[in-house]
This record gives sequence, C-alpha cells and structure tokens, in this order.
Amino acid sequence: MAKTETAREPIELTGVGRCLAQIRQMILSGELLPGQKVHQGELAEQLNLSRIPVREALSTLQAEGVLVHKPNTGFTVARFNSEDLSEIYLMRRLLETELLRSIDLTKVDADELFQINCEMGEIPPSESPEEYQKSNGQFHFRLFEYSPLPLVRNEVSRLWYMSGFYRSLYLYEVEASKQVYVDHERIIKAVRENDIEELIRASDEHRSSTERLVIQRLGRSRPI
Amino acid sequence: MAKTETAREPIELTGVGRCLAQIRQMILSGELLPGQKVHQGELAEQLNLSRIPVREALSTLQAEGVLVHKPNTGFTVARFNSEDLSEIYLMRRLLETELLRSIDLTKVDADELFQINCEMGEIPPSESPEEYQKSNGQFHFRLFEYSPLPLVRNEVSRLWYMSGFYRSLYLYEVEASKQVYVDHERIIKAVRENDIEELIRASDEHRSSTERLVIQRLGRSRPI
DNA sequence: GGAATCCAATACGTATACATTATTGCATGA
DNA sequence: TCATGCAATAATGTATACGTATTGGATTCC
Repeated sequence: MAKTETAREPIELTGVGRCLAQIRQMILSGELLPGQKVHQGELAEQLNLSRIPVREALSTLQAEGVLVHKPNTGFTVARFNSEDLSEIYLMRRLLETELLRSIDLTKVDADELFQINCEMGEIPPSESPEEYQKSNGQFHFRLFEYSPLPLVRNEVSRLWYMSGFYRSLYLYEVEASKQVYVDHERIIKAVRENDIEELIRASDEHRSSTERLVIQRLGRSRPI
Repeated sequence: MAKTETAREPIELTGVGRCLAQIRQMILSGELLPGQKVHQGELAEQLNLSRIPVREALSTLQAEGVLVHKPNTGFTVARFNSEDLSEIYLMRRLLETELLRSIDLTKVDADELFQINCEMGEIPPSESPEEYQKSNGQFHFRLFEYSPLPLVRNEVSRLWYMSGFYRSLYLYEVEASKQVYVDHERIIKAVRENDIEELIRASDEHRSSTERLVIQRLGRSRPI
C-alpha cells in the first residue's frame, strides 16, 4: 500500500473507503449505467486492490440502494423507473421540509450560500457535469448542515446519492441550469429574510421542477 | 459448507445472508448491546464462517445505521440517545403516513390483521420478547404491504430495524403490551370502516405512545 | 505515586488461493 | 432453423495467510 508524502487528513485511508468513493463517482459520471453489471475483478484491478475490499464496498452500496445484489450472480447498478423516482422525490420532500423547519435561519451564513451558487453558475453543466453536480449538492447540504437533525440529514443524503445519476440527466437541458440558479437565489433570499414558509415553498418548487425534468428526460431516453 | 436435508427455499443460502440475519437477531435480543464492540473473529467462529463474509455483513449493517465503523478499530453497535430516537420516530411518522394514505383500504384483509394481532396477544412479551417483536412487526408490515410505494416501505423497514433494540426496551412494562393490543384493534377497526384519517390518527397515537415509553425507559436505564 | 514510554499480544485490513455456481459457446438432434 | 444439452470458461463466494495498526500492560523515569 503506497503511502505518499506527508501526513494527510486521517479520513478514510482504507481501501474500502477509496473504493466506495470511486464506484459512487463511476455511477454519477455514467461510466456505470443503471442495470449494468459490476464486475468485481475488473474493479479490483482498476483500483489496485483485491476483490475483498471491493466486495465490502459493493455490499455497502447495495444496502444504500445504489446497487442490487443477486447471490452467485453479482451486483448491478440499480435501475429506477419514474414511479421509483417519484418515491424518492416524495421522501425528499417530506424529510427536507423537516430539515428546513428545524433550522434557525438567523444562524445561517447566507453569503456563503450565495458564494456557492455563484461558483456553480460559472460551471458549464454539460461540459463538467460532475463538477456541477458536486457544487449543486454543496449548496443544499451546506444549508442542511444547520439543522440539528443528523439522522434525517443522513437519510436525505442517501436519497440524494441514490438518484444521483438520474438527476444528472437533466443537466444537458440548456434552460435547466439557469432555472436552478434562479431557484437557488430565491432560496437564499428567503433565508436572508428569515422567512421559513417561503423557504419551504421555494425548495418545494425547486425540487418539483427538477423532478419534472428528470422524469421527462427519462421518458425520452432509451430504457435505462 | 454443510448442506443439510432436502431442497429448501432458495432465499439466501449464502453465508453473508445467514450472518446478516444472525447479527440482527443478536442485537434485537440484547446479546449485542449498543456501544458494544463486535468482534469479527468471534462472530466468524460462532457462525462457522471465515471473517470475509462476516465483514461483508458488518459493512451492510453499517450502511443501514445499525453499526458504526471506525477504520482499523472495527465495528460497534450503534448507540442512540433520546434525540436520535426522536428523529427516527419523526421519520417513521412522515413516511408511514404516506404509506397509509397510499393504501386502498377496500383491498385490505382486515381479518388477517385481526388474526395476527390475536396471535401477538397470546405471546407473553417479557418471556419471549423476540417472538413478540416479530409478531408486532408482522402486523404493521402486513398492512404496509398493500402500499404501492416499495421504496418508502423499505426505508420504514430500515428505520424499524435501526431502533429494534430500543423498541424492545418497553416490552417489559406490563401495561405496554395491553395498550399495543388495544391500539392495533383501533387500527383494524379503521381499516374495516375505510376511514383513512382515523387510521392515520390511530397509527400516530400508537407510535407516539411507544416513543414515549421507549424514551422514558431509556432515561431510567443505565447509559446504553 | 503518577505519568510517560516501550513492547507484546490482539485484532484489523487485504492479498492470495480454492471450491462452487453461472454462463457462454458449440455441437447435436428434432 | 431453432431448440436442447453439454462442456469449457468465467465469475462468484469463502477459507487461509500475512502485514500492519491498535491496545493493554509492564517498565522506567520524574
């Protein structure tokens, strides 16, 4: 196990951790498509690991709902139809609303959110989709971090990752990213004005419109 | 790998699967207490397996929130304080309400629910708590099975298991099990009368009272 | 006596190796 | 031509083995 350079952040220098991050990334980026089989041996080779840590990462991802496992046959990337996605968005609406309600808006650094949104606005979504996605996630979860409900936040995070690939589908719509930017501005404004109800409304509408886009796009694409 | 007797149900004859079920059971029964360390070697020996499938099962349970993992140190049973438990019950309320709302009550076999509740009533909770718990779970999930929202149901199921040990804490209160029986009867009645709103009210109050009991009991017990 | 240090024992993380189960391709027959 | 059966192949599931990090305790020093 090559250990390079100086002392680095002690977070996750275990093989399983790297593997987890890598596979998540591969799904996000479309390198592994829904329904596709995940070959343990290939992955192990790519990551310079044996199949043991790879399998542990795959087990984890299966428990998270990102992969599906069939004994003696292996793992495949989870495939969601529009009903599945609606369920995910339903759960997100319910849980995120609770998160938002639990936040003390006077404590929120709205300028930081503004900053993140600006940076996101600079990224061309169709050119560097994974950068864009990451920035978009940062925006929402930076806000959620102010909530004193860590378990709810974790679950929202899980739902977010679960549908990550599908969310990335609409990034190629030119209008979409502009709308996202505007939606975020409305959210920031609500935060600034301490208006919880408006914040929830804005978040709901933002989420609904992305849901619409995803499901629209899903219908137009080949059976994923 | 000893393969006994005739063809059995093809469900999960893999070692990891057995291991998963076993560890879940050990937590439910209190054989593994919250905060306690989970020794991979011991478990492997008990289950006649190597540490490989055991570790996969542990990874899965960590992803489910039942265990906590610290690199190079191992797995411990997750410990929840009353705030954590409140979060779990909050999520259950939100998600279970959606499940109930999505059910076509005219399709529900209320007699079967009645049957399950009767059987549960026969089980002495303080003598065979795991039997009682299983039956109790059956009652609720048999109802949830009528919902067309499988992902939501899965998540509710996860939350159910996550707090399984803590839920078992109140089973030793003599009055509690009687109250559970009565609550279930009210739920069945609402199903029979196709009264969704009353069903939701009854479920909410049932859940709230178990939450109260759990948290009460948590306060009285040694720091678990 | 208490704190810091060093060492051995223990347990963890992962590589290698093997047994078992799917799967693929091809040959055979209807 | 298409279906069927079988053999070779590949991939999965798990046992064994090994290097390494952590931990508990004895020893030393203050």
